[in-house]
Amino acid sequence: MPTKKKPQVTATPERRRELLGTAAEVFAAQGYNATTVRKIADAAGMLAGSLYYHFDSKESMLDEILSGFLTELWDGYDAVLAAGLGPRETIEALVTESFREIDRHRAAVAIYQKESRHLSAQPRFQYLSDSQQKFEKAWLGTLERGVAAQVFRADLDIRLTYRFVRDTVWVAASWYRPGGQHSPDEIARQYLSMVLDGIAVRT
Amino acid sequence: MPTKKKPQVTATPERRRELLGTAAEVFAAQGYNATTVRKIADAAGMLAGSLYYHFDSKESMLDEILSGFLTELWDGYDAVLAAGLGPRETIEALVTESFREIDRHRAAVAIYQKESRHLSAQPRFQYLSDSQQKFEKAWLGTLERGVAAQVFRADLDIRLTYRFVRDTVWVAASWYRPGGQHSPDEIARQYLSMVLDGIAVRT
DNA sequence: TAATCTACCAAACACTTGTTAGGGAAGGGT
DNA sequence: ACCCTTCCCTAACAAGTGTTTGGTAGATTA
Repeated sequence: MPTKKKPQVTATPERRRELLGTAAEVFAAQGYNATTVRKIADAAGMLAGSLYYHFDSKESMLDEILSGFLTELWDGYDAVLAAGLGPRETIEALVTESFREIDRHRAAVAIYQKESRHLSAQPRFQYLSDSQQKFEKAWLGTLERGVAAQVFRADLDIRLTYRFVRDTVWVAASWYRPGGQHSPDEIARQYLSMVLDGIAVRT
Repeated sequence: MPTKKKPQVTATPERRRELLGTAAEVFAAQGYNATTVRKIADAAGMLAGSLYYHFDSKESMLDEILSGFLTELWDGYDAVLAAGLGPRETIEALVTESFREIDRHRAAVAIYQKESRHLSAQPRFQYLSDSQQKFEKAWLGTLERGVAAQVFRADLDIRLTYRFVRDTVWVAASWYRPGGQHSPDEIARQYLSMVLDGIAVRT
């Protein structure tokens, strides 16, 4: 007989995902470090120790939330990048896809934004750095293609442009609430309109 | 003879500001909750308890950092708003002023962005909510004036535009490092160029 | 020289933290 | 009837938390 069972990997994943959902909400609302396992247990209607039947640490919950989100994100991104679109259409598709991910994983995105910087130093979360590097390569590469093809302005610092576009998209997770008056696609449309054409009236 | 002295208000403020500076750096790098008073003391080259000679709590350090930043920020903003500029010029001046504040208070800005949401619920930090409301009124009002004067596009959701402009400016604090190759004014110029005219080539 | 003040240290405090160990109720399978 | 699995509770643990108290070397003042 083995010394320990591992119900957290073999058991039915229904309850796990339910718990991960509430954990993600609390993490997003209070911040990871400010969130105690007792608060998560409260929100889930159980006691702190009971969480450890499903997960083996608080950190592994965070890990699972973030890696799950990134996996789904890259499913979408890779599909877009493999489609062989032009630079402008690629940017449009990436932005739209991003807002859809924010719609589906807004808690995870909020956590990612707040914590990823100092988490990526830890070896366990190195996939955050990897993802961010891949992310930068995809966006920066598309922008450079666009400048070369003369569909994007050449007079701007391209790295500044990259950060500009990236930030404008992802910070939306901090105020976005699913079920609002704007659908993700509508928000993407307006954001793209602003980023591409500006907010000033054309003269 | 009074029961207690309060050296933290009457003493020379030199050392206080020095300590607040290092505390702000640690807060910004690690997050407020993840930062222990012992880490701050380490960075300052002293022991944890010694901090309480200068400040009466960890929270009051945070308070002083944030309120100090907001005070200086509004000094700059009020001057701009009182200048009676047109909508576009007001936006330009506000953005430029913002990047200058980021340059001067990047640690405080980073802390503000990460923590202000859940801090503003606390009564002690209600001035964060007040400031944010004043902030929204100033920016939204200017944008509305611009739409009415036909210098800003009328086909965009104005609240979305507000969040767009606001976020694009302030998230810069998360990557900005003083002494980089771009001055605050140069970054402001490029940001304004993108926000106002877009990144697409005009056809 | 004596008194006071400044800025820190040393050591402890009460409390919260993540985590663990043992147990038990409910229910399905045989 | 029995066993086993699932899922949670009770109760505790050690480590780390913010904070307090009393003391003290060195400068400043009287």
